[in-house]
Amino acid sequence: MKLVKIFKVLGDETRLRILNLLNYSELCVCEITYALSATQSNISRHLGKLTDANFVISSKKAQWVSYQINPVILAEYPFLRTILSQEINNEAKCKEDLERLLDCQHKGMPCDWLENNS
Amino acid sequence: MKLVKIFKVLGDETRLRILNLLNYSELCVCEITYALSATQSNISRHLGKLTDANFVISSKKAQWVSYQINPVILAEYPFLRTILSQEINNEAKCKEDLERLLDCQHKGMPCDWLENNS
DNA sequence: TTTACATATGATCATATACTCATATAATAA
DNA sequence: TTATTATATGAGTATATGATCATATGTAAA
Repeated sequence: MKLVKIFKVLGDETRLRILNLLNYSELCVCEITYALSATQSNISRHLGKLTDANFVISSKKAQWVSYQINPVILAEYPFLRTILSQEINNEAKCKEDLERLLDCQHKGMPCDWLENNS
Repeated sequence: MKLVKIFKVLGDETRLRILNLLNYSELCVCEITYALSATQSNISRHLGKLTDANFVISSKKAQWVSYQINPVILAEYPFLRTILSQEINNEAKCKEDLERLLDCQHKGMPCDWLENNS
């Protein structure tokens, strides 16, 4: 069942946290890894699952891979918008992730190069 | 994270199918078991998980246990209404389950006694 | 009281899932 | 070309999850 697959993807804390960040802006793997204080390997695996499930799409830019939420799935399952824009904001961890993300974007990271050259 | 628990519960085919039936009406275990063509043990376990997660509430009536969707969780997570009333209807299996349920309610089951005596 | 039925649950097994380490691949920089 | 950085992935391990069988519990009917 299609719906079951959707919920299985959403039923993982790391993936929900990634989606929360991507709902804020398109990001490369290293930014997500930093914001979640996780290992690169772990984040990459979850991005793989999110990709398999069509939740995100990616594009390679120089040596970085940029991920964003797939607009197609939001169109197909409108309730996802509610979850990403409302429900998820009640989760303290997700707020903290966003703060860490802003923090690292403020301090500057190698991949910031993307912003000025894409 | 609270949201993760919600999605873990929803990320199982049997539980989604049960919720679909309960969204139609309050039901006892034997009706659900029949409509899903499952084992009594399996359905009981899933109802246990749905209860632990506050998705359903139950009340014992004679020798039967009647389950219904917990209105509290619908109030807390309004997007669940969308899922149960719209999204889930796209799943063929869920439609078939409802047909089997209507079928067994039409033919009559021991627990029909409930309808006339509650 | 005995029997039958409805439901729940302990124990077990098989499978799925998440995480980690080490390493492969690909792109850029020196 | 070599070194460095970003990302992906194979292999292994630990844990979680779902299904089943046998059985316990509780209620009603004979």
